[in-house]
Amino acid sequence: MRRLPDSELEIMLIIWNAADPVSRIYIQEHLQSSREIAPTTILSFLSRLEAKGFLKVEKRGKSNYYFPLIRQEDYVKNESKTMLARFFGNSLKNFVVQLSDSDMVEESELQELKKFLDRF
Amino acid sequence: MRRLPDSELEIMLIIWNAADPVSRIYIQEHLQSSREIAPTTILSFLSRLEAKGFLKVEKRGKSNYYFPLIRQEDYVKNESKTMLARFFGNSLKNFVVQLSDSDMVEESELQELKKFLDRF
DNA sequence: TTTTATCTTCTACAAGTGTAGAACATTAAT
DNA sequence: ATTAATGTTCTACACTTGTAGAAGATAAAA
Repeated sequence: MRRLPDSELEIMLIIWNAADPVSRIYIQEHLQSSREIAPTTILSFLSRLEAKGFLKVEKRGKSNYYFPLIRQEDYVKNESKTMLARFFGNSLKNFVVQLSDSDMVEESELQELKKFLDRF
Repeated sequence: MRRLPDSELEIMLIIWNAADPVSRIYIQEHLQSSREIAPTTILSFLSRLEAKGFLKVEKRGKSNYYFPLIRQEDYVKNESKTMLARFFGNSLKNFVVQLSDSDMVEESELQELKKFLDRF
């Protein structure tokens, strides 16, 4: 699966988080409020996502509605795998070790994780 | 910190894994053996990495030697943080849940992680 | 039905990325 | 000292990404 550039990924995340197909307007309203982006820019990203097979578009009246062809889970799974392989020798433990060594996670996070792991 | 494109990252990983400054030849020999890349291509990547402040170069005789200005730890930390934020609501637990839900990790991996967490 | 508002598609362009040949420099061999 | 070998720097080019104006389509208003 192809890795998306940041801008396109940001769009996909908005679409994934929405339950139903969304319009360009909806996406615009849900962008990091800090970003002020031209409508046509967003439409460009959406076209590219369609071309890459990440979205399907359907016209309703004047507007387009977009819905995902690739599931967030699958995309994320892929990214996670790549990252674990690249940086952590495919070891989940190494990842967590790194995070705790560099104080990136709160103690409480680790506790929470520990509790979750009790089921194994 | 700037995110590197795949090719440049591949180079950085080789440099990080080496104890000492390395030559272009060394890098070439350590690329995924599947890839056949022209020497000048690698040198281009190296120049770009230097321009981005990731490397310093030093000439010894005919050859260049490259060494990192950014530590792998710091780069990885940054990437990890971005990923946890983007996909997992900054929750380490969510990350692990996802991995186990989608059968991306062996039971043994989880056990190993569990054991590590005992110290907390 | 003509006009206006609004939405999309086309086109464009600068900067970044993947890739490598041409030209240049320097060491090593003759 | 020349030549050959080898390493680097320059230049180049196609494709991708970030960004948006111009032009076109369509619904809504007058």
